[in-house]
Amino acid sequence: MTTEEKIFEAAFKVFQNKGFMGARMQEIADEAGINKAMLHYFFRSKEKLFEAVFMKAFGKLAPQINEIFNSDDDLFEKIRKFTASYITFVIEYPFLPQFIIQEMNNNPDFVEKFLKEEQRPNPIKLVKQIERAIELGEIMPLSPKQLLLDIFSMTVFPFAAQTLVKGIIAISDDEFIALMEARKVHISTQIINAIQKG
Amino acid sequence: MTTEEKIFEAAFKVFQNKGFMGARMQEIADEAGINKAMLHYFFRSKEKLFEAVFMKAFGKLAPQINEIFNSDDDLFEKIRKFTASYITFVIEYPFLPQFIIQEMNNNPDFVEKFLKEEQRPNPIKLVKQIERAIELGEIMPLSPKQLLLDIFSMTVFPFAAQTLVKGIIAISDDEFIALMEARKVHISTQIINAIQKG
DNA sequence: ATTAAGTTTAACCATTTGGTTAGCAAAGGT
DNA sequence: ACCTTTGCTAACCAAATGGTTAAACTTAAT
Repeated sequence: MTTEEKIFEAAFKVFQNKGFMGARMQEIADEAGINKAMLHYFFRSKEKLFEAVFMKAFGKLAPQINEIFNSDDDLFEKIRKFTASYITFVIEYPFLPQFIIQEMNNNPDFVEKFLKEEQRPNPIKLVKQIERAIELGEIMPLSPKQLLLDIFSMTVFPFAAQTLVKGIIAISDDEFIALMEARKVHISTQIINAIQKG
Repeated sequence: MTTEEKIFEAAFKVFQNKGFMGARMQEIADEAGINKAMLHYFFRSKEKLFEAVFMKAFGKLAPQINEIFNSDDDLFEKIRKFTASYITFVIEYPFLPQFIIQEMNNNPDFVEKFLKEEQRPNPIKLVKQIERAIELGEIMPLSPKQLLLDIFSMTVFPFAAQTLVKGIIAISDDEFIALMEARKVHISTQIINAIQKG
């Protein structure tokens, strides 16, 4: 593994645990097992290093989301696939959602930056699909944006608010993962139950 | 307004915007229009000041949640009341959820601290109520914890991930509030549709 | 008027922090 | 062999930061 990769992994870890403000360059260097000056040698500054880490983190999520947003599946099938594959993915990177959400909240200008990216999640196709399903009478009439929010909320929130959730419903890390596994099918079942006619 | 109150309000504001790590004592002092030494005079340290602010913030939310958790209403009525009153409340303090979630994630030991509080949100009564409704055949069989998560997710997530949400579905602050207003009834409708039999 | 307690300020301190510099060592091209 | 580039380190620096101190001011009780 190259030094640059070591730095990247270490930075990813530390930024995720401490956030941009809480992270210390020295800690990242220690974690990578290298000299602090190397951080500045490869990445010019803390900001630049963070930006690289953040964009890569987001870059892992975005295409995954987009692929499903824009697939040619049936609406119900899309919902099933999205919840299942998103949760599968996030169980592997359990701190990604809270990291992304936190840094975006603390740094709203970031939003603009990455919204210009090609790979940004773009829900317009899905929104249109929802509208058509309503017209065709396949589902109850509702606001597509609300439905989108429903899907995202149910899927992402438990990970984003992990510590709080585990605390309030009093479960261990293992139980949490089991609950999320079960949630893969639970969410789509709930949503489809709620919106389908008849 | 006493100096102590001024400090408290200023600290609330700054901690909410910057988080514990990002907040600067000097900024809090400036915001309160007082000398930095006063912060240490009234609250011994940054940690103590933060703890006071955080506990008060949480103390605003917790009783509100608990009141509905433990009311004697019918299950459906409870869900309706919870989503509506929670959203009404949070529209007034839009940064509370992300603040609480963020600091808990960055500081997991905090969870233990406040879980010992009397006023902590305790869902056991609601869980039992869900179980009874299933036995009586009023709703479809499902995991009460999943249902709890559904309700919380749909209600809290849009506020917790505010910046991201506004960015992705491309809406202004005003449109966001309008969407949340509509959401008061949308959420309970969706959930009740999903779980009720027949 | 005096005292004692609480409140406020400016100056100060030690430590931490992001960042820089100068120099070394290895590699590679000529 | 010589030079240039690249990777790397130890020592250093200026600024920022949480926290302290000693003195001044205010208020109310005696």
